[in-house]
Amino acid sequence: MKLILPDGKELLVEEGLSGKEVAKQIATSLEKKALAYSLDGKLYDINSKIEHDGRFAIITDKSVEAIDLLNHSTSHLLAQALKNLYPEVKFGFGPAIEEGFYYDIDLDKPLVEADLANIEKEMHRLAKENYPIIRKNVSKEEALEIFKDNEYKVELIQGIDDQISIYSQGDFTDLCSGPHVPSTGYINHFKLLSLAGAYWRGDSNNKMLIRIYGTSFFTEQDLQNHLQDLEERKKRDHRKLGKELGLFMLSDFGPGLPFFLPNGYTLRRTLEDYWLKIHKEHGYVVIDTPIMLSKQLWEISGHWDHYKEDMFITKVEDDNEYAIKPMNCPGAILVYKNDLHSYKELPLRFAELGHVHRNEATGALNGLFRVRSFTQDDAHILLTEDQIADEVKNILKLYDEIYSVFGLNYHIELSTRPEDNFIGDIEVWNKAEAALAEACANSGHSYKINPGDGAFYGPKLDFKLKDSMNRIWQCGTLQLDMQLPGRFDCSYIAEDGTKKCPVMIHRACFGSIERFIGIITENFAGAFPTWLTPVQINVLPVKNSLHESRCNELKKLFEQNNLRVQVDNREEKLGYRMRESQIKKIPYTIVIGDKELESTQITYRKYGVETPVTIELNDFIEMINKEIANKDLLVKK
RNA sequence: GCCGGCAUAGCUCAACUGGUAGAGCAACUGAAUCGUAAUCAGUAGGUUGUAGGUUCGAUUCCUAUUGCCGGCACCA
Repeated sequence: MKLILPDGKELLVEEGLSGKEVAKQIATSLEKKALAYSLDGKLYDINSKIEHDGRFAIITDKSVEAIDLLNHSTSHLLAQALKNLYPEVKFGFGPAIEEGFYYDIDLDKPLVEADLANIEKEMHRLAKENYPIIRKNVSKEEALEIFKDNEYKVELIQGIDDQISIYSQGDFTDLCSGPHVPSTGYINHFKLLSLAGAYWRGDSNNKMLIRIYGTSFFTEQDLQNHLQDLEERKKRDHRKLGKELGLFMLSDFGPGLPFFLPNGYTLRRTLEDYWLKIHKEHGYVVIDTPIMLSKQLWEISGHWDHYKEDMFITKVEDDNEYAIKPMNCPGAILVYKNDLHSYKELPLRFAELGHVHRNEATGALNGLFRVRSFTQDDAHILLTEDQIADEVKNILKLYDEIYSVFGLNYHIELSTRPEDNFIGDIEVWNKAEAALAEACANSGHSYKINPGDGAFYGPKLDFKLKDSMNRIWQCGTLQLDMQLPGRFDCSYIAEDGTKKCPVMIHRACFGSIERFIGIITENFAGAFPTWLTPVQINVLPVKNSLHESRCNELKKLFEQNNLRVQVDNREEKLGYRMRESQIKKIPYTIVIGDKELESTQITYRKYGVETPVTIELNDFIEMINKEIANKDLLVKK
């Protein structure tokens, strides 16, 4: 059996060997780490037991996931097709990304979505031709000659110090470090998804290129599953569910300024009540500071100089300008300064549900995810340098407790001291960073370090949550601030009687209540757990004239037990109201008819479950209260 | 802010290449009083986002503008 290797070499392999043996043989011949997959489309790691039809190929010398490699090769196929259809096209980057690939191209005429089908057609044609994908190492001079008509590739080549390699398939050649699948025939199950604009090299000063997104799989089944997932995600979109469930609205009169509707307000209030309770338990005191404060304050805090563009500023007749707060820190500091503090009081934890406004770029606005008016579940902790490590541990524990209630996965990113633009003592920075790193390592969550990405005033941790669209959103944050307390001349009386300046931790767990509601709406697909959902129990009288009064009695009883309940007494058929109850994803629907009138039992139907359950009324109340106390998820995920 | 797309009834959508709008759901009225995902009939509902322009005539074509969507940039 003859195999074509990624470097263009051919290798003869004995027939009838196991896939593992074949892969090993190829790997040995290349002296490289290897991953193998079969032409039947199944993926195999070299170390796994392999059932196969005898046709295997080595595909990578790097630790590259095979699916990423396929996507990368598909982006090359896309480029080849584009070159055929639009000979004047120039290429930028074309990498594999999570769940797919893209290619950035420079083309004078705009592409529209309808063109994608045609491009796909050409890609399929080229795939059928089964061009071998051949690697060649070239010198910088050779590379510059080959790509002399493409300023983007030339720019890239000039920045490469390592070995430069090119990959060719048919008459198409691209600058690429590889690796790739052996030939275009491997690429069969893909779809181009969307068009977008993207700046060359991600810099808004550069020209904007056309980005074509797509996705590629080894089997048609995998592709179809993925496309179905994309459909499913659209159904879970919080903007759609927010409308259907009556959670929030937006108005053209205030882009990015969300309105909370009755159901959304109940949900939000429940979330905030939980937040307040758990923070009080963790030693926080709660404050509330003004929504706008005078210009002078923002000058001291530095926002006037560094953040003015994003602030809403009031215009008044005299010089006394005010600004709507984009952050809560200065307010919290004023609260701290209102008293003289002893070291014995520290750490002092001021929590605040702070309603801030930021004039975000129009193009950034997105449902509840990115808004101009939002409430941060903020806290400002003033403490001594020695207390940082312990306090960070406490905060991580608190975050873990909160996130786990919502079944959310997250990872942590630690941003450390910038190279030169920073203030304070390097030793203090090192100590602070070590405290953060240690807390992360002990948290049991994966974390990565972004060297030099910290703010000039201190290192920080960001908590990145994944939404159902697999998009990453920063929710929680934990920032050390070794600057602001000094700017405001904060102090505490130390053990030795001297005045010292405390360190401050800014931190938020939800990040923004609005964004967090968006994320959990999608995460739960609108079926909120019973403790959180706007309406917990829906009571349906079979016949109003006979059963409505009993329903109202029950409503009163449930309300006395702090449950949120509604009676749907509309003159509609039971089936109609039951359907609506399910569409609104109400956890419990109770039907009251003749049978229930004389009984101490009720029959409920739980959301997502078809069979009704009959139970003693008291047991029902006990059950639902227990569920709420445990914050159980409504639907097992 | 940038690139591209979209905007029609409260909601979801339709209206061939220009001939001034139609359906389902919701709402309202009436009948039916019904036991776990849609009872039947009728009524009303629109300056087609906004402002200009081309045209005998614009939802349809053009320009501007606002908002939204997909991304990019931004998110100390």
